[in-house]
Amino acid sequence: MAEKNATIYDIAKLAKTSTATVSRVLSNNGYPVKEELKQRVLEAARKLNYTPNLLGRQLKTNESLDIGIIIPSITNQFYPLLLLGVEDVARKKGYNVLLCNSLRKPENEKKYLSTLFQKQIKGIIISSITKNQDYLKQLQQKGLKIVAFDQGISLDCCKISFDFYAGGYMAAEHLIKLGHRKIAFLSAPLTRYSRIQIYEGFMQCMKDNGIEQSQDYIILSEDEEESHDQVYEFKNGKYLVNKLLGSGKPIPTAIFCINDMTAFGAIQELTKNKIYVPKDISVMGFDNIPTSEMITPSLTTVDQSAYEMGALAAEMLINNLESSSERSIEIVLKPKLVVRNSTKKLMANDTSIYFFL
Amino acid sequence: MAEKNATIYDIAKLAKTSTATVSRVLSNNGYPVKEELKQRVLEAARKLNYTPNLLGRQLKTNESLDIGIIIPSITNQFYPLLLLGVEDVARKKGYNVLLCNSLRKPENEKKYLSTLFQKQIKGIIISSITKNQDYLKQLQQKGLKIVAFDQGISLDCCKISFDFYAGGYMAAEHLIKLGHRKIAFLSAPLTRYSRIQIYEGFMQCMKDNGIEQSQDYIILSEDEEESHDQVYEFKNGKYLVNKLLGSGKPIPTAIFCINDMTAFGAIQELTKNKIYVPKDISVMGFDNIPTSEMITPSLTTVDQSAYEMGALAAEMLINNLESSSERSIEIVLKPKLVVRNSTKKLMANDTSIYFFL
DNA sequence: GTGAAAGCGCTAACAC
DNA sequence: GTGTTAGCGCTTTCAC
Repeated sequence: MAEKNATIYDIAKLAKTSTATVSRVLSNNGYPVKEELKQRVLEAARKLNYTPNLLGRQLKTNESLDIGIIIPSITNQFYPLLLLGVEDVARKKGYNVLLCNSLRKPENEKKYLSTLFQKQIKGIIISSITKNQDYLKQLQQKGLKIVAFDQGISLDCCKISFDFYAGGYMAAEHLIKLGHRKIAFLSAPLTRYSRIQIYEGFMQCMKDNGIEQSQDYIILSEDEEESHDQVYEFKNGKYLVNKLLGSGKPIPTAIFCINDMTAFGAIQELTKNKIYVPKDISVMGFDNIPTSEMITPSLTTVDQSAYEMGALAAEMLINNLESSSERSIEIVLKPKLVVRNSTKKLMANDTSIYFFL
Repeated sequence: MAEKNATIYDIAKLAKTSTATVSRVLSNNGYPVKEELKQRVLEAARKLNYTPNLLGRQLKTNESLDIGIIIPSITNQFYPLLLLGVEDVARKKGYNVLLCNSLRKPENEKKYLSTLFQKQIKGIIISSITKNQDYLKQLQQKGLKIVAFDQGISLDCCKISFDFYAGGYMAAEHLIKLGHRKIAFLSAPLTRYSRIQIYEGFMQCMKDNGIEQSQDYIILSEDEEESHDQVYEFKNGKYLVNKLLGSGKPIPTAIFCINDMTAFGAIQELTKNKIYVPKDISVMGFDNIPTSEMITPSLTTVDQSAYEMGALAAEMLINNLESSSERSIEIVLKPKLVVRNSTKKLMANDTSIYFFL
């Protein structure tokens, strides 16, 4: 079956010319070739059903039109959108994107980095989950261009980041403006930079509005995310609501969740306990993943503009690749409030709802 | 900065041996090399901070550890799960996955196919959106192994498919068993194989249960999906519910939606019209994407086992690649009913709910 | 304009 | 066991 693929050598033979000429015609680089010869080459290529072998070319030119992207997991709804942004830009500029999911495992991340580099890729976009950046640095010294979109990273490279602090502040502000003062903060452990920043922004806003946040309303789970559970955050939301309700403290009038998935879990568990959103309680998320629009009630949240992030990262990387500038710049994206139906103005008498479970 | 990468030639020089020996040591293929020399080579490689160039090897061996996958869009929640299945299997077998999103554009699909092939990839998994399979066939004849997971495809290749008909039947059956007889069917135009099959399974089940499905309860939208709108199906669900409510016909007691996203839209629009799920009406979806578990009420649906589909496809492809068998086999996956909270038993008096809007 | 030939980094006969 | 060398498919210098 698999007949051996034709090469430029075969074409040269058939067109009675040299491989040099064939290469000039087919790579279409503007090198002057007489029209008649050109046509003969093209004709021969067509006849032989020629497909170029990119490996040969790349080995020779040492140029690559591939860029890599390493993310924790494509099953986290945030990343497909980001990837879309990366791909749209890459496609426009003639690049291909090689996606790698580290699944939050440092060994996977390292393996993918190594493979990408061995494939002679010249640039990557990465959300690194590795504490130790020695390997990345090593590759960087070997000429790999890196754009990171993960604040934690200490590496000196281009970065695209997000102002989580402002996002947390903004969320609190929205709820406070609606009249809420008893606002619970639900989150997985504050172990990541992003979570900590959101928390601090949130707390600062409460403080700025003269609200003393009670420790009873800061509900954190104990265990860190497991790498393979796609709905961990969702389950965590349910868990945290149960923890809140079980505490015996008065129910807050609003809940701010560290991300949308947690909010979905919270809403489901609240509803199960006959506490309805937004009638009895307002709930906010963070991220603005596509699902947040599709649940009922639709979720008020803070947009992280994943698509834009991806597009900017790709833009940055490709510019860097093509201009080979060594400047490390950082772009910080600002949050946007997305008001939907899961939050509402606090009515005067709402403040007196007390549940003791 | 970017110091030139060391090659096996440099190592040979430093270790005072030949490139052949270096290759034998580094490619670790069990070829006998004296321990002492081996160590010298390894030492030299370490010293030079050597990274192999995969291109050189691949060009020489004409073997590839990459497989490609072409899907319509990673932003459709069904595919990340499928991709996860593909990647898990690929990783286990030492393969890398190259993802391509066609965005439902035939020209993109063709471009990606061509690029993958030029990169000397030997096998792909594809959900083709192209009517004309000539190009695929051409590549197949050139030796590309193909696994399709898309029923429409007429190409003679390995396939992994899903029994949509049984799924449609199963959905209807579930609702009928709950006592429903007035069941609306909501869908985008019945232009794709999968939709048609689901529809026919649904209708057959109605018939088998002696229920004559009224045309008034078959609600289809007129326009085909736009390639770039990630929430098209969701919006379509809202649109279809409005069409149903606006028809002036008695409201059905249950709605079956062609997929989960449509169901999310339907639920949101029903709720907006103060028709509550599942109290006033039962709603079912199809696909079992992750979100269906996270909405409130959680969605009763038919599982398409995306992960399994991906894993099987990868397994099939890699086996094919390694055994180079020419047999085209097809695996048909069966649906699973996932009962959650959006459907409930029809109460005697529910049948009398009539709304005229 | 065109062709001969070197060589990108690697592997695998083949010779010793 | 080890080294020499041809060559995978391509581009590009250099000579004509």
